[in-house]
Amino acid sequence: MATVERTPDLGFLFAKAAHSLQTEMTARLEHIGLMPREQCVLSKALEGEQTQIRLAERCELDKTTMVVTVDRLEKAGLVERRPSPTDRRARIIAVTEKGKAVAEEGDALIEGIYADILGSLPDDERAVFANALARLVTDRLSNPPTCVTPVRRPRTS
Amino acid sequence: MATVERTPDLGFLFAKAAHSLQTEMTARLEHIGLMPREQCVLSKALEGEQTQIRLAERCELDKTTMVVTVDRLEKAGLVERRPSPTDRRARIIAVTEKGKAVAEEGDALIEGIYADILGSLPDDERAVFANALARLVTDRLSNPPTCVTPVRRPRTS
DNA sequence: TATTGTTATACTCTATAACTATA
DNA sequence: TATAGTTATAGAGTATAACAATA
Repeated sequence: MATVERTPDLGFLFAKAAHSLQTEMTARLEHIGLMPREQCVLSKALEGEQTQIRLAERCELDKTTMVVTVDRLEKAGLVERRPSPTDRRARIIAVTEKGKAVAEEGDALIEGIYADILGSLPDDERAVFANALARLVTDRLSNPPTCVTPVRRPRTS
Repeated sequence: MATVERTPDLGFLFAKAAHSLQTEMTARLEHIGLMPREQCVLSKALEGEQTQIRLAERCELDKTTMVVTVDRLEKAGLVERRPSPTDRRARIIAVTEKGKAVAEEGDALIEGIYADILGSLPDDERAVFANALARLVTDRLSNPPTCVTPVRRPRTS
């Protein structure tokens, strides 16, 4: 006897998944003294020396949020602000040796979580799920309609 | 030649999906004068008359959040607070005729969005994706570890 | 003593605006 | 005039505590 097919509550599922994952990442990153946003910035900064603005764009953060994030990273000795040789307004975010170590630790930690989550799915569903999720975000769920009271983004990503 | 398999950025994908969907729901519900949280409460209230506390539990809302939500719904004439016949502390949330109409409109609207989103996936991926997402939330992503600075939930769900 | 509903409040975080110094 | 970085502030919203009425 077939069960009644109900449309799954995507709003609830996405919200729950995002919140749980964010919580797990936050908890694990606490052990190495990073907040998820700092981990994101640090990791991106490691890929190549860039200005704050460039980093903010790549992390999809407001430039004012980037200021406080870099403040913290700098205070922790993980990055340095260096004057740009070509633009005296701009500052290059350079990752220190210590920052490099922490960033790599954080990257591995996050990758481990992702791998473990995907690993919890049956082998034959894993790739389909990952591809479908990526496609939804890229296609159907890109450019949502604007609303009068914009939905605030939760912290980090 | 096989492309390098990178672990997809689940944190980014879930956050983006949740935010985009929330934005889309907010935009569409604005047309019928509801916020997503109100729609959720109204819809659950329609399933049977319950106390505020019970409704709050089912919507996973704080009871103080429920107060302001019911305030708004009541002011809009969509629900009424009635004294519980069995517990003089409690109040039963009764949906009005107008509220019933709006709730059904909202339900249909949300269901339509979900169906459209799932419909954007290839036929052979749809069920796998929905099942995998539901399983992740139910299993691997339930009970995330607690962290020192708890991750705030964005509004609604 | 615990619970329902309410009110008040603290606190965090996002978003915006304004300012400086350069370009 | 526009942009990089900074600072300050407004505003929204969550979470918490405290209270009154009742169990």
